[in-house]
Amino acid sequence: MSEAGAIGAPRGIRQRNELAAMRALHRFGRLSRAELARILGLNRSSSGHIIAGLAGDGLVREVGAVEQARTSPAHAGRPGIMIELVPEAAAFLGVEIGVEHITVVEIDLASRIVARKVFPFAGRESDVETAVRQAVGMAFDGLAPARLARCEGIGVAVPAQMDRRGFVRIAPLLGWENVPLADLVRAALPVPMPVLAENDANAFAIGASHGRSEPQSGVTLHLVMESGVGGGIIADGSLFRGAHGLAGEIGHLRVPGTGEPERTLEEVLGLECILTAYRTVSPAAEPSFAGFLADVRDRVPGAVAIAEGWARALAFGLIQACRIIDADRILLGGSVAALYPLMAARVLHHIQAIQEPSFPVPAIEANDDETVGPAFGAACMLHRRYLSAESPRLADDAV
Amino acid sequence: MSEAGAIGAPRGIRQRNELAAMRALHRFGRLSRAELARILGLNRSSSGHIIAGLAGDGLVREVGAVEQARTSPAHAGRPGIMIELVPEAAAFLGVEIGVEHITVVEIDLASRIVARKVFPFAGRESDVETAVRQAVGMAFDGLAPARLARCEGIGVAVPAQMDRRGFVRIAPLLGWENVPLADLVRAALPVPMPVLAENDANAFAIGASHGRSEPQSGVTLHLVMESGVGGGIIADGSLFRGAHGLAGEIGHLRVPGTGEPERTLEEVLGLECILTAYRTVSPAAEPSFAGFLADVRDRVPGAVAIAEGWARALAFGLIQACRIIDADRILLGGSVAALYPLMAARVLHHIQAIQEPSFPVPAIEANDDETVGPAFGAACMLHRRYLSAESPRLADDAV
DNA sequence: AAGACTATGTTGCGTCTTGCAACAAATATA
DNA sequence: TATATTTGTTGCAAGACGCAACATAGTCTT
Repeated sequence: MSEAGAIGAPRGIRQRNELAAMRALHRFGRLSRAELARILGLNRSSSGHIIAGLAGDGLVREVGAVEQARTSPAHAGRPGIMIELVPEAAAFLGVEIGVEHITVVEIDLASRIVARKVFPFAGRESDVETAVRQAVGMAFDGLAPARLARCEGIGVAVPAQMDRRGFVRIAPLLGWENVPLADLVRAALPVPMPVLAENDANAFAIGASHGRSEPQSGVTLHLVMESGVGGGIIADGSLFRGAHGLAGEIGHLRVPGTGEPERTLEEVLGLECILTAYRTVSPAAEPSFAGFLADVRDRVPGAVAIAEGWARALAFGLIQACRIIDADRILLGGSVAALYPLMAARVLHHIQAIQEPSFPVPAIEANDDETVGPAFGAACMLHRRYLSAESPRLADDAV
Repeated sequence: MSEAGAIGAPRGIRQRNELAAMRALHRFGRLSRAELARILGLNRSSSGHIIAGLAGDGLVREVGAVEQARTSPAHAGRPGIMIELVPEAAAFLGVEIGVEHITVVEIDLASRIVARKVFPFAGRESDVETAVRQAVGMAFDGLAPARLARCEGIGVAVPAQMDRRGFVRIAPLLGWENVPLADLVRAALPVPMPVLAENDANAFAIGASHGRSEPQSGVTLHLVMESGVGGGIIADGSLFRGAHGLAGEIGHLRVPGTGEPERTLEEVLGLECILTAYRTVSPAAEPSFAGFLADVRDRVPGAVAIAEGWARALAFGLIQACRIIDADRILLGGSVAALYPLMAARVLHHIQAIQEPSFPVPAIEANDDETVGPAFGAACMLHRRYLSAESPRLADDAV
């Protein structure tokens, strides 16, 4: 109700400005008070007061004189004292419940990964309660007591359709339906803390765009290609969920020339499809995706033909998507993304063949950082939340 | 630079809260001070001060006691004094430069249409300078001096790819390329004022979603179906432009089963395509779209067959789009939209046939208000701007 | 019909935050 | 060495909001 853009009491202003300062420090890493003042559009004196307040709460600190030397201003005038976030001041957990694994990530206030663990998990055979219990247990298992006290929330990423409140409508890969996932997680926590749940592709998108060097403007389509193909859209730095959290689910696009009715993109791009096709041409007893990649790299004709079909379908899907969301950047994730670097030229060729020339061609990249995945993104969701207006600190003060 | 979420001086706070109050009054029409305070999350006393300030500027007023009676609170306690925007306090102009017409709209501070005029225009044969001169001339022609003094900006809608600053990259239907449209308009104005330019489909989307009863949450895909087919996306109340302002351009989707390479949706759904097909089956000397509609209504087989193909293509396009942006509502505009009510059942049938059952089906409506179009939307862009933080009032104070 | 009840609008006061200007500090440059 | 430039700090003033109390104007109860 109060979210109509109005601004409350002086205390609220300070609260917001402190959060804006922390967001700036997260984006830029290190800033002097004067730089911060310019970025925030505030006076230097106000900036100083805000930093003093945050330092009093142990959230930021002046960097040591030793490290300070690193920064070379080439600058006249008194050099500024650099300020940075105190990484240990907070912890955020992220969990991905996948079909075969549960991944757990812990990040700090600087949104850097502190710990990351992967456990095997039989997603298809486990019920929700078991999955939640195991996931939460693994997340908190190795967490030091000091970190637990600082833990400001946990995020859960699941291959599911879910609403903003973490209610799962349906998760075909896990066999879930109408499950209040966030509530179940909340009930399983050792300590009360904020809980957010999100579709795994959306979580990946958040994680991949949360870093400090990521561009804040423009539209990036993030794809996760595993057995299935999911997608998430980041527009001007924030997630575009769509009306039901399904935005970017490019895997269910129809691909022409694949029978009647047409097959979906997921059925053409996914790991299953590639391996099925690869089995018919590979002499190996147990064809693997790694073997397929090697064959493509070695220009084995059968594998190359499969990859060529994959490239054409990918190009088609990306172009259809770009006609609708007008992305200027596409980031490919998931294990199948490793095929892209080998086929980049073919994909671009097809894009230019399909697309009308007046339309811009998006930049396409394959994600090369293993640790950036849905679990990391789920943790980033809480990191982001902490640094935005809905922060628990704000709510506490309001009481 | 200062747009990092930071909040400045007390004066800035008041400024923002006054704008938030005006937005609330625009959305809800009439509010008492106490209601406003609840909506804005402020104290009643602050609300009173804000209203006093706005009333002093002549932007809001208490509604007359006569009209007041209309509202039936069924409410214990002292009834509130209703406040409303003063419509005459500001004027905003909107111009649509189309292929065949120039449309001019004037709206007031309540975003209601004060005047609307349509002029024939030979878009294909006119150069940019002529078009701009004529459009601006028509916009200001009938404007009373008192209104001119209150005019807070002009918006221009054009069938073109353009960036946020109103630079046209290409406008195939008008033969324009690399034209600084907003700058040209600015130079042609009789009085300096803010100028915004936008793609016509995006402008339509803004106009159709700007009314007070429009839902602020959810995602709506707006289609404009004329000779071409354009689209604009409104997500949670604001326009989703994409990286280059091309988001929602559903007309360039590829439609399977229409030859090799596939034809675009625009080539299948547009007026041209329908009329071309209709000519081959109609005995009329000069087949018109109105005649086509009548034939469809009368179940003339040839026309029905054409409409059936149209319905199938529309269903395909909408479903592809929904897989990517996850819209929960689709609003069809442009003259071809009149075909939809006749074919709604067929379109829904095809949607349910194509789409996997686990996905939600969006609500589809045809726009029935003639006056809501790109020109109105262009005016709404400035109305919205006036009621948001970039308002010129703010800038003036900052000087 | 009269009083109780309830919600609204107003007013004075206190708290808080920001901006401004001046000053001390620290470094580059002439 | 002296100057210029930028930074961080410190009083001071202005402004905005919240709070509490009060007058007001309806509805509801007895």
